[in-house]
Amino acid sequence: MIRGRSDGEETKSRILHNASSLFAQKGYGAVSMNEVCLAAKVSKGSLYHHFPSKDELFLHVVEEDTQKWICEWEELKSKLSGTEARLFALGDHYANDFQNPLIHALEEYARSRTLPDDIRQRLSQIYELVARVCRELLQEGMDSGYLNNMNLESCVITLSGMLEGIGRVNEITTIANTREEIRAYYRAAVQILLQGIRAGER
Amino acid sequence: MIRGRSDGEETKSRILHNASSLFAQKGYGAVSMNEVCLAAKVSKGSLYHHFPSKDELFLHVVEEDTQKWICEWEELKSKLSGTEARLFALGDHYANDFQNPLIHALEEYARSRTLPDDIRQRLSQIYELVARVCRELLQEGMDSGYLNNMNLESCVITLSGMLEGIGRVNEITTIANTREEIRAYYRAAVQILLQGIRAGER
DNA sequence: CTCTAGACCGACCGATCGGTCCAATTATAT
DNA sequence: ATATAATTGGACCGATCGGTCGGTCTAGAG
Repeated sequence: MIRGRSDGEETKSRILHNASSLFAQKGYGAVSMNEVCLAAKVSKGSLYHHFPSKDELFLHVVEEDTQKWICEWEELKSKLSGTEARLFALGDHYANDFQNPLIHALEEYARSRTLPDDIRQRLSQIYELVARVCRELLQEGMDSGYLNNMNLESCVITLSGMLEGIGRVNEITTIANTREEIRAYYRAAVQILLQGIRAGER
Repeated sequence: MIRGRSDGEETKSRILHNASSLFAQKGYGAVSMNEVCLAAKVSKGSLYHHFPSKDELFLHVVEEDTQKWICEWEELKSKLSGTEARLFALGDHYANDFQNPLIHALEEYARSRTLPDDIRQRLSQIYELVARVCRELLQEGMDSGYLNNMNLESCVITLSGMLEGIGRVNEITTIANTREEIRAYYRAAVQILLQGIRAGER
């Protein structure tokens, strides 16, 4: 089955892996295709043989990473029961995720220029996948009576906004945070949100 | 005093104003100096006469806008009393701020490459100004007994992260949110946080 | 063996990037 | 009037950008 000089799939995933690191580190615009070539040790021709454009490469990377992140979460979630434990675990999952900066790159990409509708659609799909994780968790908490029955969508936005925002704050502050400190901040935030929704009226 | 062909200060502020809009709309990397020239109706020579580099222009813009944002906040704050009212007002101030995307551009800028120490320092100063707003408000709430005495810095990170994160989420979701809807999300988030800290133990 | 098709390479392309340079212009000081 | 200095326009620079193209190499099919 393998026809070419070597296994194309291996090359492709090598490109994806290296590009993912670069985009996560430096954002979308600051990464050049030459850099990707260098990091993945492929020529430009080869790179463009596998991915038709920088946009397509970037979207592939983000979509793949998001899928992976969600799969890992499903795995984690299945091992736990109860809304409280799961919410704290979600905070940990955010805190532990090295790839999380990709969401920032995604935002930069989305605003850098006016994008065609098909790409815009793919972007909102990605966000929706992440939002769904938060929504299911909160819904489950409200159904079980653990959380008060507030406006679900407001809570989803508060939760996802909070978890993503904390990641940003931890990046800007140059203070060398250990992973444990970062996790502690996430935990504190989840704790506040949890009590906030439990105490919430209406 | 005015010596040149026209008033240099007017030109300078015209550049700052137009550059600010562009950076807020498109981020740092996606805005070219030629674009700035076009938008501000100045030539390249004139632009570089007033600002020595793209970096310096960007930092000027961000520093000026942040100062303005904080002055406006001080103004708003002085008209209100009580932690609760002020916290909701802070949420509104975030929601109303058209320039807020500049913080996103700042983050993109910070990660795009390794920056010299003096620039890094200026960046953390900017963040610290915003964080201080949150810190003072929370401190005041704890002192007055309205908020429980939790770890202050955790709360600061939760609050500032939340407020910035919600802005991002509202940008990505293409769902046409009215300004009133957006403000409602901020209000809901502040409400949750408020109750969370009031209910918090320790 | 020959043929073919996919994998791969790197020189090359036009466009654009941030930035430089200097002549031209003009308000003010002398 | 002349000199001075602030301000401006825009041609120009080398570097780099995303992307193209013609061709090479190799494994499997016939």
